[in-house]
Order: sequence, then C-alpha cells, then structure tokens
Amino acid sequence: MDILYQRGSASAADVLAALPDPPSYSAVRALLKTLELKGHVAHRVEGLKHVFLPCLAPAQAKHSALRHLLDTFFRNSPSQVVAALLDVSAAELTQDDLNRMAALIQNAKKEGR
Amino acid sequence: MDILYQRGSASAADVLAALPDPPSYSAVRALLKTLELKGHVAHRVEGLKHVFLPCLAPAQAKHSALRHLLDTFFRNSPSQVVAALLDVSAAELTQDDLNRMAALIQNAKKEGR
DNA sequence: CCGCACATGCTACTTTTCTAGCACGTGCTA
DNA sequence: TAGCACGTGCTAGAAAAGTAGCATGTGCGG
Repeated sequence: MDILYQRGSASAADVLAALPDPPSYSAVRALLKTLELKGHVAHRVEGLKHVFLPCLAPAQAKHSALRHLLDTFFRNSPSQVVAALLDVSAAELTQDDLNRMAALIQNAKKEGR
Repeated sequence: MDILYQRGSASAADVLAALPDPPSYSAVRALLKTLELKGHVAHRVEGLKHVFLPCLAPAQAKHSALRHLLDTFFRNSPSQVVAALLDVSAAELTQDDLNRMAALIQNAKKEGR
C-alpha cells in the first residue's frame, strides 16, 4: 500500500521492484488481488498491463496516516511532531522551508483567533 | 507494533483489547511470539504475566515512522507535513501549541544560519 | 512471418498464520 | 482448603499467504 500511495499507481512488477526485501512475483500478484478483493486497491487496464491504485484519495490517506502517527507516537501533540520533523529533516531543510512553515503557523494563529 | 509503541508496553490481553477488529487470543499470543522471534519485540516477566515491549527505542521509532510518512505521503517535503498537521489537528489546536511550533521553527532558523 | 519479451489467468504445492482447546501453575477468596 | 479466574505452554487442524510453473495472448523487431 505504501508503494502505491507513494507512486500513485503501480503495476505488479513496479511493486515488486520497489519492495526492499521482495517476495516472489506470484506473491505480489496474489497480494494485489487480495487487496483488491478487500477493497483497498483497484486496477485499471492500461495497454496490456494492469495498473493498480489505492481506493482512498491521496488527501484522505495523508490525513489518516498523519492522525495515526500522531496517535501512535506523539500522544496527539502536534508540536511534538513539528519538533521531531525539524530533527529528522534538519539536514535538508532550507530557509525557504522554514519560512513556509512559519507562514503556515502564522496563518493558523490568525484563523484560530 | 503500533499498540506497543503507543503504550510503551502491553500484555497479550492488552493488545487484544486494543485491536480494532481483534483476532483470537491465541493469534495475538502467536503473533507476539513471532515478533519476538524476529527481534521486533521483547518481553519481561512481571508477576505472573508477560509484558511485551518494542525493541526499538521510542526516539528511533518516532524518527523512522516520521521519515517513512514523509517519504510515502509528502514527497519529503516537511512544510507539506506541517500544512497537513495544522489541518488534521485544527480543531484541537491551542494558541499555546501554535506558539510552541513557531518557537521551534524560529529556533531552527537560527541554528541553520 | 516467426520468435521473443512480457503480462495475465490459473493451478498445485509449501509454508506460515490463525484458531480452539487442553493441561498446568499461581493467586485470591468464600 | 476447595474452587475460580487468569495467564502461560503446547498441540493439532483449518485457513491464508507465498511459491513455482504452465498456458495463453499481445506487441515488436529481425
């Protein structure tokens, strides 16, 4: 699922290639079939191959993943997430990034007022 | 694993109770045993019950979960995470939270300079 | 046109996980 | 002390996932 969310859509071969410790091609195909059966993914035929995509809209998926992270690791404290986020991505953070974040928060302050 | 990360530690019964769509008690016990075999959890005996806990330190777990989220849903863009975070937790955000976040970012700006 | 590279559908087999249930030990309390 | 509630260890069988392999169909280049 993560691979599908990351790439938007992918074929069985794509998923196989993207998996870190990949099972067999058959297993991936079977898995995708099961996921489809359970309603988590759908596929459309594209040329002669099947391209799978998640059923959940990206925005919803992000929302629910973030909520889950918040609940699992951060006791629902958004500021702790920000702290961890700054720590995790410290190396690749630009001043622009920081300014964008500051602006977002500034905005939220106004709206919440 | 999420339940263990969330609570720090838990018994088989705790895990069972916390699962949204719980399998049998036996399955939970078997699962915990497999996870232990694979090195993801450990258990210590507490009185007459076994209490399981993740092997990964909380800080590491948070770090890796956040990195994974960033990579899977946000194209490694921290500011997009902040935007989603403000959206997700809009309802429960206090001015204090926002101030804390702003301070964190301010601090990061200084350090990055 | 022929053979090759792919991708799919399907199947039989192996391995893993799920399940229910029993025996045993420990603490509690009527 | 006897019975009960729990929690563990263990086992055998059912269900699900993983695996390998074959047949089929479709483009494409020689």
